[in-house]
Amino acid sequence: MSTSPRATRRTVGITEVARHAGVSPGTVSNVLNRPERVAATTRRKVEAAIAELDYVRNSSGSSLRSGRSGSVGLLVLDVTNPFFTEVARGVEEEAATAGLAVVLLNSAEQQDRQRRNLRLLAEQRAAGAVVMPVDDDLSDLVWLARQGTAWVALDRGDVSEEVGCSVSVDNHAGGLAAGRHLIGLGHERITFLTGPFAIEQVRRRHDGLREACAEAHLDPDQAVRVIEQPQLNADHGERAVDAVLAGGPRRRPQAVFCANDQLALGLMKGLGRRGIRVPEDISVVGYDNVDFADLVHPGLTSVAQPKFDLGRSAMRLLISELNDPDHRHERTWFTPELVVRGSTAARRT
Amino acid sequence: MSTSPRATRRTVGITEVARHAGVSPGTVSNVLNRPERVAATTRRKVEAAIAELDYVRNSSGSSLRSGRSGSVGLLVLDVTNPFFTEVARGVEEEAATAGLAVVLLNSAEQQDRQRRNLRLLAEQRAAGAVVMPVDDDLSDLVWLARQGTAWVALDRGDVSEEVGCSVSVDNHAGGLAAGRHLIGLGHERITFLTGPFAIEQVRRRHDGLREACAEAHLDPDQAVRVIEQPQLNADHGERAVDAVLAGGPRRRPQAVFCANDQLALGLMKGLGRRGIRVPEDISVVGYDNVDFADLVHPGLTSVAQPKFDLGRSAMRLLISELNDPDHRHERTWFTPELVVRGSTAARRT
DNA sequence: CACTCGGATTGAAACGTGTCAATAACTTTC
DNA sequence: GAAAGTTATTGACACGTTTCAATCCGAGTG
Repeated sequence: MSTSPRATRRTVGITEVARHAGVSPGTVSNVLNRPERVAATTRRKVEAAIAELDYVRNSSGSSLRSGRSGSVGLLVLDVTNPFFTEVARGVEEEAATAGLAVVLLNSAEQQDRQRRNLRLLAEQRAAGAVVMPVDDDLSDLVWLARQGTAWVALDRGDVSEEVGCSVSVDNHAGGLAAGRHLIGLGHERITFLTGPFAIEQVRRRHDGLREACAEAHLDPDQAVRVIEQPQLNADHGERAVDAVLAGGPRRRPQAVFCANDQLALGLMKGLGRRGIRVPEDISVVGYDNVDFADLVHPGLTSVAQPKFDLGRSAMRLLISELNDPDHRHERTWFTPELVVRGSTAARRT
Repeated sequence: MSTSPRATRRTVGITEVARHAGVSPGTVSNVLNRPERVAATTRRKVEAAIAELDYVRNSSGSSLRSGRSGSVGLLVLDVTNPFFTEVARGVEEEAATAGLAVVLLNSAEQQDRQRRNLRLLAEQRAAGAVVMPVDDDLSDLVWLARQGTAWVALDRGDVSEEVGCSVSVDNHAGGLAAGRHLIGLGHERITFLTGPFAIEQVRRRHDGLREACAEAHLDPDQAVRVIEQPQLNADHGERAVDAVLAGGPRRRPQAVFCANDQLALGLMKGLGRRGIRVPEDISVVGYDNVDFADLVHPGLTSVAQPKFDLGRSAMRLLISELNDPDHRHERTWFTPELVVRGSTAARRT
């Protein structure tokens, strides 16, 4: 509603609103932050002035004064991975109920990018952060907490309550479930196709698989072969096909358990190219139960993680840490669930 | 390196650094922002003090004083859609070169969420924003510009240079390419499976398809049937299968052109359930060429958009607008490219 | 040697908000 | 109707930074 399109930049502040409404700046501030403390009639006057002047609050000013900003960071390992975006939705939804703005940051699985992003959060005096750490080194997070920014670690089980809150999924149980399923179908030569073992989640899933073998009186060293790829994406899944099939039809695995759906889907594509049928020739199991797992043909059997709830409860933990003055760090565990689809079948031979 | 773990919160500011280095606060500020203006020896002194005190800049203070913050917003329609996350990568990479921090916001295709997020950017005095608008109503963006936050519209062709910069892909050309491909394969009954026609991109793709018909001397009204779904996701693609197959084998379409890969993948799943084979019984074409298009079987023929470059050039435009004082709004066009895979084949009958 | 010039540094004044002790206005009580 | 109590409002200050005119210093010049 400005008169001239190129009017000089007027900078409407709390003081101008106050003048316009005939009250003091302090009252305007109260209307904005603790409306219950101000009488209804003056509140309406102030609100009218705000609307008329098209006042928009300057969050730099407020967070400078109060020492903390009203936004929280969400640092994910890979914005491209559907697993993380689903988690992000959970975080966002919960943050919205607390009136917190979420800034999404991407570490792309690189330590220096993680460090840069954490520093950014410190500079912005972010209220808190939900972080999926790239590796076991949590020293940067400890630093962040010392700067006054609280955090919750996501999907990393080995964070002790001494250091901070965490919410994670039981990766051992996931590996165990996948292993039991495959062994139950009669498979005795299983390949574990994975990313770097430096990733804790991957190690646990592997352990779970091996435990399933032991349960069934199979020697894990005999039954399980490991193929380690540098990254957990579809491209590396496809490239792994040679290694998976090495040894010819007699020694090739009857089933492949992939540490990740992307790997599994890539592998399935590679197998298709080779003319190997899934599940007739080889069963495939993925991990994460990404939406797309249901869209390929055959549907991908996968270990489902409660992605949305994961994000939501991480944010809840963070909010409680922000509000509760004598908060003790907590650890929340989720249990994964196997979703069986067409990519796994009973052993044929 | 603090002595006691629960030391009282010291708030190391620019002034304390100055005192420690034996210079004035102004000099410290210069070291941080225009290092070339300060002599090498004093600069080193200041840097030493910064390191020793573990000083971390308070961005609230600086953006309060300077009137603008050093971060830009990226407002996407759907964080869950791989298309947008790929765009986000391009934006991020380019922003990093300019030292800008990107905050990723999600409008979830809802107008009120878009509005809320734009308001947030105004409150934070963001330097700029890359925005994918939810609909044709750009008034909130005009408002944002009046608040001093520059923006670039992404993937919306009808933004005039009067209003702002934009970068988009020629959706008409995409529809045309898909149509030519299908008609070239001999298909004469084509269904256009789409989201709401309120979305401009969708209308253009439809126009392109019809033009392809006209080129081939087919009456578009005869050849093209439209099925409109409320959302562009896999779920609605799958649900559309009844409508697609309506009319029985004789009247059913020979090919389906989907406005979106998610729709296409959902549809393919639904067709599989019904025992309809792709491409033998029906050819399917998608749009966006999402990574997963290559992972399903058969591979999904799709119209590829230069996702990464789209994000990158939007950010470039924004940066030039921020730096160049007498900037004129620009419009950048990209041309999509058809990627042929296994989901399309010549007409059988 | 006096003078000028240019680069390096300083110091104080904002930027817009939240806080809090102090005051004002209003209500209740006896 | 005055005192005591309660609720609303005020006003000045501080948060940490950037900016800019003013000052300082040392080197070059006539």
